[in-house]
Amino acid sequence: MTTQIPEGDEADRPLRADAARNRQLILDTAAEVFAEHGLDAGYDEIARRAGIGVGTVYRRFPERDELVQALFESRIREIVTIAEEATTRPDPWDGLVWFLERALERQVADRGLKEAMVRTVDQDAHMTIGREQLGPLIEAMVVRAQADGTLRSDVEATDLGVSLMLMSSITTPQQPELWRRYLALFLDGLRARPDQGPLPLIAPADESMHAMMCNLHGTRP
Amino acid sequence: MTTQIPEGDEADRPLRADAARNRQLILDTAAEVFAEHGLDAGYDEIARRAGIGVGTVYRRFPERDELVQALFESRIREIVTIAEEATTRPDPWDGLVWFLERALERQVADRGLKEAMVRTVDQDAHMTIGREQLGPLIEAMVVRAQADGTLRSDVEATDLGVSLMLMSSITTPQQPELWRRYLALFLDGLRARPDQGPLPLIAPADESMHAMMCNLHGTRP
DNA sequence: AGTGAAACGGAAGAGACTTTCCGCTTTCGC
DNA sequence: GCGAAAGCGGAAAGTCTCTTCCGTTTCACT
Repeated sequence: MTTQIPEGDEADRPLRADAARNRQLILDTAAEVFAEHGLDAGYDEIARRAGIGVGTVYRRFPERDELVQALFESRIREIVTIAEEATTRPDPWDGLVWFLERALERQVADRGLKEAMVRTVDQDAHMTIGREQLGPLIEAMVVRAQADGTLRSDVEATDLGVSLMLMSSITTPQQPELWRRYLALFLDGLRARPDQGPLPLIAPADESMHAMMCNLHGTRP
Repeated sequence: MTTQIPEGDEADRPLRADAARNRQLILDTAAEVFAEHGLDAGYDEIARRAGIGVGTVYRRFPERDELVQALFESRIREIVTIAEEATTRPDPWDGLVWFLERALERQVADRGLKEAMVRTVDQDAHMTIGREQLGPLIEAMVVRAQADGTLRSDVEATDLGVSLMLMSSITTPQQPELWRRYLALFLDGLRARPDQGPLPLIAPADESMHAMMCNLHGTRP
């Protein structure tokens, strides 16, 4: 169907002042709640903290995905920007490490972002920015660092995706930055060395990644 | 699986024949269900598969912990035995790798075992075998491999615990053994090398480990 | 076989969440 | 200022699980 007629009715009509105010309030509160409890936090918790009724939240965001997208699209785009900058840094290895650290700092601080990043890998999510833009950029980092001879040659882009997911789980209230310790260890393993043998098995394909995310978190789809 | 009919605590009264038969049926079925769905699988799923009523399961194991303990004590003890053997292998580094591989093979195949191992770290769980026996054995492996000069000197026993937990999540239906790839990378990072600087941050203490397990899995306590 | 206690099954109850619905309130164009 | 329509709150209905309870069945002992 290729109708020229715009969706008119629904799309153009601006929100009433109170509705617009509440929409923003919901976004702000949801950001906070999702950061703490993840993307599956109950709407009632958001409503309670925002001091409004649950119905209001459901009316504005009938599909949870709309809320998630509204909140995290820009955050993920921010990570894409970091990745872009990483690929242009003078030293390829430093660029790669710099990217991982920046990305992890953000994911570790916000459980919602971490889960949104996972959905990025998800086949049919409409969080395509990540999948379509981040993938190639990481690939570029890998190629560059391998050409430079600092990254071991049998590492692939998905390996970095896996490590991001793993590291982002390593935080505790006592040691919020604990992930840095294991990132350091892991990076030492990624470094090209004269004596090292080939890695066992092939790097995971996208569908493997997806399955892995699912049992790493509780996310089912 | 051949578990006896110990009971005993309150009264020495032995179970009636049908009850004893069902107890064993529950254990066998629960082993299967837990392996698939983890320790939080519903009692009704166990009952359904065993072809008995839910009430029967609740009567025999009013506390889920009793069922978990009955099922996994011997499995964890098996891992302790592996650790013991690892500390006596001629080459310390090989011993350490051998232990990690054997332990992971078991944990990856059984989601219930993986979660039971996590509870091993848990402060007030009555799954003390792991905490009290496994810890010192891993410590011994670390000391031995460091004395040998193969394991980097700033690695600690808890670091291995963390790596076990991380790796045990890396499986997919497509590549069930994918963990081996990342274990290889991680091990390369653990190896002592002349050029390496010190690791950032200190290794996690037991309470940190516990907190980490909790948000790695969905387990709350 | 007969009897009482133990055990069984599964329906009903309890709880925690999620989602909808509807009477009342607020906004906005006139 | 007024009225129609959009929006609001939160109680109620719907879902999903986990757990208990009780009438019926099975077992062990005489």
